[in-house]
Amino acid sequence: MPSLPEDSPDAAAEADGPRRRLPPEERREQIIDAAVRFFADVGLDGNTRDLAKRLGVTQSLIFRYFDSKQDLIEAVYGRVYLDRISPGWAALLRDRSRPVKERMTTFYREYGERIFDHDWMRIFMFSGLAGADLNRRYLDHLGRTLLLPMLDEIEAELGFAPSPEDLWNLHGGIVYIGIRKHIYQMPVPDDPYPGIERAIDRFLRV
Amino acid sequence: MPSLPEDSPDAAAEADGPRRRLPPEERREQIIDAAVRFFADVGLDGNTRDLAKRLGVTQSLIFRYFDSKQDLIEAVYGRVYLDRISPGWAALLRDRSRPVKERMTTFYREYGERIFDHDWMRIFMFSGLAGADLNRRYLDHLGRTLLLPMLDEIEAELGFAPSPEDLWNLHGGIVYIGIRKHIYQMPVPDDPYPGIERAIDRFLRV
DNA sequence: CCTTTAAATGAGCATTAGATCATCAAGATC
DNA sequence: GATCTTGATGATCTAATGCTCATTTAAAGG
Repeated sequence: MPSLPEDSPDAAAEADGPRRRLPPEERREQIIDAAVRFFADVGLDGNTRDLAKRLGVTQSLIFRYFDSKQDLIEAVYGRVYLDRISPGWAALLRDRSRPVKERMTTFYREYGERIFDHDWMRIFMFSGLAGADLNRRYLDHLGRTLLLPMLDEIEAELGFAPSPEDLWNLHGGIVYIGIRKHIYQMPVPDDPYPGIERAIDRFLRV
Repeated sequence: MPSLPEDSPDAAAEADGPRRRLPPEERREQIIDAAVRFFADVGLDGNTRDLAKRLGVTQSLIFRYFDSKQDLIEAVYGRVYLDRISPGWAALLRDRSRPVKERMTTFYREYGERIFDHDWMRIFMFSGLAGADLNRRYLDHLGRTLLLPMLDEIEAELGFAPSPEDLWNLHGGIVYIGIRKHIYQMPVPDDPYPGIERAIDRFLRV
């Protein structure tokens, strides 16, 4: 499939024809989308002029929609953290009609599909390094609503109880795949899920 | 033990008495030391004026010892990456007079002592996010000189061969302890080694 | 087609940050 | 104690960056 004609000159910025007026809500969303991508690439210190260039608008326009850069970053956090944890997972993990191993495998497959994502991984890391307590709140929530239940279910079905720390170890080993790929840009398997299943297997083996 | 009298006024900057002349080599080292700490705290975008303030010297002095900020960062990388991997570990892991499990436990105890470190963890992450290929080179080296031998040894002694990906999973679970602590500032056990041993245990169980 | 409104622009202000350099003075040498 | 070397300072230059605002103009309403 040949590249479309109109993106020939300078792929980065959208074709900068005459100035386009968008409904405020739409423009705002567009800016946030671009900002997520942009800050994920260059870090939260990335400057607003470069972001504007990517968007194909002027830098001052950004400040029409956000009071300050910090305000924009807050919106980026909102977008990126939004719905990262599916409300169905807690129920899935407690569904005793299925073996725990299967539940955990399903969970980590779905979880992986949400977090093995360039923008998420990097913004999560940037915001963690910046000291944002969103990270702590997120991981706290994850621990309370997903890992602790997992613990209970393992004990109920398999008769042994790993420590929370053990579960964090399993979890960390899985998340580390995304870190290697998106933070360190190391090669990782195209399909990480067989490896993840083996890790869960080892974890549940008595 | 009561605090010493001379650090009373403003603990951050060293007592700024009259200007002190240091031998160049000593001053250079002092700047690198402070820079490691400083950049680990605030990120590689931290500015040289704040760094100078911490050191208790003028900003321009930094540029007497380093051609550019990038040059200083390079020196910081050098300091931080230097000797992070002990040359003895490859031999330790291949020492067939001891059980692999014991070798791996010893290795990860010593490795943990070197990498569960605030400055290392954070600078490694900052440089990874910045795209420095030091991270890739470091992890490549780690994989080739330590993880692959581990694989061989496990196969030789226990008769089964995990995939490299499985070993990265073990490794990641361990490293994640440091990430939780130093990047996300989450609580982790004071003594992580029992948990690490259990992880190695699970990994080697047939 | 004309009017109106508000989305978008572009010039520019205030600060900050990397880098430079003439000048000062600590401390070694004689 | 006078001299000299060079480590350290402070003022400053330039470019970059967050943010503002008067002006322009796309597009909706009549």
